[in-house]
Amino acid sequence: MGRGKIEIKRIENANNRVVTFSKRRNGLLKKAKEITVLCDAKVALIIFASNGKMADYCCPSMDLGAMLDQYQKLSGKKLWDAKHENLNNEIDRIKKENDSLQLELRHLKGEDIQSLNLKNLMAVEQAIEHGLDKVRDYQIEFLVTKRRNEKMIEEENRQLHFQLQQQEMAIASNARGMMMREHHDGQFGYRVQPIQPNLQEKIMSLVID
Amino acid sequence: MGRGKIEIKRIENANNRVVTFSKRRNGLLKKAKEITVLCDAKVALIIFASNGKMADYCCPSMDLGAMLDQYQKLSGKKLWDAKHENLNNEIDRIKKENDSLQLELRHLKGEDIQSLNLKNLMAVEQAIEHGLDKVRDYQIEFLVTKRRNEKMIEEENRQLHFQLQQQEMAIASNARGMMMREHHDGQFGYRVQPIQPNLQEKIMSLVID
DNA sequence: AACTATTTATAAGA
DNA sequence: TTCTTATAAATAGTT
Repeated sequence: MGRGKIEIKRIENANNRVVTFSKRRNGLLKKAKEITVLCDAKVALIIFASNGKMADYCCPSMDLGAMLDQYQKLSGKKLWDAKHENLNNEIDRIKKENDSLQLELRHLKGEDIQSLNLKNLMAVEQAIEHGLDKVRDYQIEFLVTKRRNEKMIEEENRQLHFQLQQQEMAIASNARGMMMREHHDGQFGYRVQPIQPNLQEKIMSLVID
Repeated sequence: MGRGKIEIKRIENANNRVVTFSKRRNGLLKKAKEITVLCDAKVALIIFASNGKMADYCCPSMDLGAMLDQYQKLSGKKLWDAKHENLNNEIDRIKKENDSLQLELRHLKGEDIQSLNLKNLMAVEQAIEHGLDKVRDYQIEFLVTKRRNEKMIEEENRQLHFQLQQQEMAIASNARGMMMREHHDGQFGYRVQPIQPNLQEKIMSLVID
């Protein structure tokens, strides 16, 4: 349809090819719209030019996603289902792993053990015993360390008390000397507060937390 | 383009509508193929008739999936990415659950307990102890049941041996009587095999398996 | 991008 | 549906 008939094969002249593409793309889009309106049809059309530019049309009554869902149903071909399938397989795999972990966990808690035979039952018992040993060993280590820390803090505490007492005594004797020299005017009268009255409580809370 | 000009609006006559659809669908498919060949274009076209029947075309150089991938990239619209995201979220969720199960399991096996504080450590210890109690209780129950079954089988065995012996004796005395009557022709000479020679082994294998 | 001679598509009829 | 055919529409080559 034009000045001359053309063969349906690639147009070698690049300029002609681009011009023809532009004209026919518009024609195609127009026809797609027309059949949609005239015949209640649903049409989706995507066109890429060789330069990568895209044009598309989708009937207003259905979005492209719905069109493609329908396409998959009717054609039996898979578009994204293949990708979905991979993810679904992954989910199944992890869920199974999850189930087996859950079961192992229940066994270690002494649940669902009716399904075990004696050999496995003994294996579970050994695993539990071993776990218990390790936990208890660690608890002991833990408490020993805590106790050691307590001792260190108590010792430090004792040291500080001693130093404080020494200081108080020094100040008191110093003050007495000054008072004697300065006729009891009380200018340098100190009052010392006890520090860290509840250290013991703090240590306890460290052990519990 | 036809005997008369038509307005582009829904064709009310159902028959005409179907005929026009058929003609225009073919025209659309033809033009899609032509532009593909003439202009190196990539075209995907899906058409649903109002009766649900589908026709489609996709250029040979790219499959529909690839076309749609490209479409998503260029248009920024999401077709299946949303569904993908949901599945990926699900996978993340399960993986996290998995991790926490793994950790709990390791704790019960006495592993990775350095990260626990004393309170949690004690809770773990209690859980393990409780599990151990249950497993041991069940082991005892299991063995008691097995032992009871053994006893029953042994008793039954004894009974069968006894019955067998009685029968042998009856046959033997009967045979003697016959032999005396029938001049020692040995026609009814029986030879009895012991049955279940390794019953004890079978019971053991039941207990072990 | 606009023009137009021609080809092509198709509406109506059978 | 398919075929026919008059006519509308699309478009190839040109400007």
